[in-house]
Amino acid sequence: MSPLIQPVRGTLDYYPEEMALRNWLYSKMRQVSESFGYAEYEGPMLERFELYAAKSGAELVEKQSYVFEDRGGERITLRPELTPTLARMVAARQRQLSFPLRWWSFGPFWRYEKPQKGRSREFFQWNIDLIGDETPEADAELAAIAATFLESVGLKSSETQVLVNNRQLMQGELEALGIKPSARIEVFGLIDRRDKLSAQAWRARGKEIGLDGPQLMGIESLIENQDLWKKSPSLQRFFRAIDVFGVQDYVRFAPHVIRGLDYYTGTVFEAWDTAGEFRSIFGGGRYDDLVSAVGGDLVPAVGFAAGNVVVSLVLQAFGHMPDLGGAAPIYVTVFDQDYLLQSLSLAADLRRAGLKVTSHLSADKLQKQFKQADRVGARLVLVMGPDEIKKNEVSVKDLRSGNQRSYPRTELVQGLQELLIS
RNA sequence: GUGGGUGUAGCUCAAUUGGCAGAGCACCGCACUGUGGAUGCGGUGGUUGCGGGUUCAAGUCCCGUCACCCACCCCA
Repeated sequence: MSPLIQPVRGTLDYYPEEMALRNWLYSKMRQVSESFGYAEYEGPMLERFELYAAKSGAELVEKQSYVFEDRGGERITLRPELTPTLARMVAARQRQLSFPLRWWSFGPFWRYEKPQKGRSREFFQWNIDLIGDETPEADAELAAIAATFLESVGLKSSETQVLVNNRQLMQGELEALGIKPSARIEVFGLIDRRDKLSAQAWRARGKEIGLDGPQLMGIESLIENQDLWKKSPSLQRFFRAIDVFGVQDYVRFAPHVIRGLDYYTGTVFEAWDTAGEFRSIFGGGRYDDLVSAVGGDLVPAVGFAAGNVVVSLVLQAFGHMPDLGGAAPIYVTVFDQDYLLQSLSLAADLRRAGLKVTSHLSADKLQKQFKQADRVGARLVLVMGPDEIKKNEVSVKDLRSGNQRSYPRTELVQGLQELLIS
């Protein structure tokens, strides 16, 4: 045997169990997206390097992207995020699209990072955006979608929360502290790091980027001020809308949330588990300049992205993993070699009637066949032996209850359907 | 990219100061020739991640390498 070839570092294999979970999440994302009137789209997974140079964070472009030269000499990037692609697609058809656009997508992304729990180099992300509406109610709709998704996968508001802030509010407050707008990116970075550094290390970092003592104190009191949102007319409207959307339990103001990406211009939000044990589940916000940055007219936009890996970890941690029976519920045994073709034919008939059926393919001992049926998660096992053939019947055993009875062939499909819904 | 931890059967893990590589679960078979889960008995399964070094002797010590995990960085 030759040695196993290693998978590419940071990639994940989706065995059927994991694939079932990924598809389940995809179906929940679809359900929630569509319930708010969003349409699915997809972009290419390869983009020109320059697309990201326009607006993504420097770290993301320079250090975390897979970049290579194709055979024609173009610099190509494996997409590390979707938003620039979305901005490009919108800019390219700006005159023929009718705004606002409500679009969503789920697909693979790549970032060349050091893999850790909840962070792989190849990952899947749900992206959902509302383009062409600048109102706080649009921001609230996206936060409500995030909250509705958390609820729909079984996460409670005591377990996960959508934390919201507004960069314009924060920038105004920083200016009031005498902090220059040019220091904004670095100061936002400092705020973003409040929970990660010790108080001393945090202040030292603040001094490094040129803040004085009173300014640091001012920032500290800002990010502890849970009522700060009341100073922002935009956030006032936002939270009024959140209330009427009925998701107020899931959404709250959090002045320390600021986000790392540079292109956010207004409202920003993240979803976290309340204990703060995991990474953020989603992140997003308003990005009013992005479409113009890739060559379109100025269009306001708001959206967020959620990775599949962290959501899965959080679901597992809170015991909300769905029960995803992957296999067919019906298993047709082969009594002996003489009945093989009749058994296969029986299974084919049942499939034509719309049932999901696994055929055993050889005349193993019935004991073994039942055992396999049980192991693959089948509910009903069908046996067609000499006794049944004589009476033109099929025996059906329900593995859950252990009950068994025979059905005439003509009544079998209906009998199975009834058993399956019981 | 920086710092640290771990790597033994398919899975979870043992193995004393360096001294014969083991257990549970899983799998296969039998008890059980028309019926799964339970029980009993038996069995398969390993180049101890990979490569080198020290030693009479290495799972154990040393060096390198790969992978995973943790903390930074950054973020989904």
